[in-house]
Amino acid sequence: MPKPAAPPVRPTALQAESLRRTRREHATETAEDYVEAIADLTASRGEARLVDLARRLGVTHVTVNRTLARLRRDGYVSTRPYRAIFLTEAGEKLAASGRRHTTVVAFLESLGIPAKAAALDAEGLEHHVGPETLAAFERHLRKAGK
Amino acid sequence: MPKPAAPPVRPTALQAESLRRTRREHATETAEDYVEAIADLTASRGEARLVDLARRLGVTHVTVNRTLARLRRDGYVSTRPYRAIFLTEAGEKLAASGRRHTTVVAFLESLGIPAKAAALDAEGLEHHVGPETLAAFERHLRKAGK
DNA sequence: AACATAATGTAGCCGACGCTACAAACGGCA
DNA sequence: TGCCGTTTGTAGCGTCGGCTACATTATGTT
Ligand SMILES: [Mn+2]
Ligand SMILES: [Mn+2]
Ligand SMILES: [Mn+2]
Ligand SMILES: [Mn+2]
Repeated sequence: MPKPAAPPVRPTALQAESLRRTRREHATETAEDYVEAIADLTASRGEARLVDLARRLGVTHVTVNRTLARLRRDGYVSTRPYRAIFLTEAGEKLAASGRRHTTVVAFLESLGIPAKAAALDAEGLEHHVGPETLAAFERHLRKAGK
Repeated sequence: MPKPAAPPVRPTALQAESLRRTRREHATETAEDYVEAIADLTASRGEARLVDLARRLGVTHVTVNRTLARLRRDGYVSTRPYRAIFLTEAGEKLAASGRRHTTVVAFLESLGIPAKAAALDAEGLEHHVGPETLAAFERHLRKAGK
């Protein structure tokens, strides 16, 4: 007998759009994690040094250096040789999106997920949470008593 | 006065581990999306052709071809020149992880997120949902009536 | 001041995953 | 059978983001 010719599970165009968006998000993901770490280090230690970043990000100091060059090129950080790293205006602004990170962690924990699993998952999830989803998470958190 | 020396917001080692895991997940992400698309196309159209994949994935046919070479190398698909693409055992198994995709979409929609936003976000989120989180999503879905 | 260690920089390598431009094979139809 | 549009293949390019190995600069201790 001939093929049943069922409709595709997901509309082609929408899936293509979704995947394109995901790839775009991955492109800015590194920048977000870096500025977040720099902001955190600056707040806690007074300055963000290369080695601290490497430790936090789980990469070598070489990778950090090359990535910082890209971040400098894109206007997120200002660096001088052998000095601490500072965020620019744009960098500060991008770092503020780290509030998303906090929200995601809190939301996962509110679902009964253990803290460690929540922390692990949040690091990847945060970059794919759109505005509607973020709003829904916050709504759920308010409803679930703080 | 000297620095307050507040503790870092997140423990260094845990953040490094989280980021490492996220990078690992990104490495398998492409493979997952491809085998999922191949399985879907095979089910709906009877066969998965290169051009269909390119359309679905939002990339050129060249990118698909190069990626398929990698998937073949890694044992997920079997291809012959100018023929349709088939999943291997391993490919089928990996495609089954597409159940995660469905769950994520359903979970997001159960939070009141509009279908389109849910579909867009899910494509990226799915790859960072660990077992505990997936279980929590399913739990929430059961609780929220089907 | 000298030295040793830590921090930072640089050269050069790799793989993944995008792309354009062009070439070859396939398939349907005049 | 021959032709033409579609599909598939390939050559060559670029960016990102990892790495090792080695060079240089800061820094702290004797
Ligand atoms: Mn992250
Ligand atoms: Mn991701
Ligand atoms: Mn998917
Ligand atoms: Mn996906």
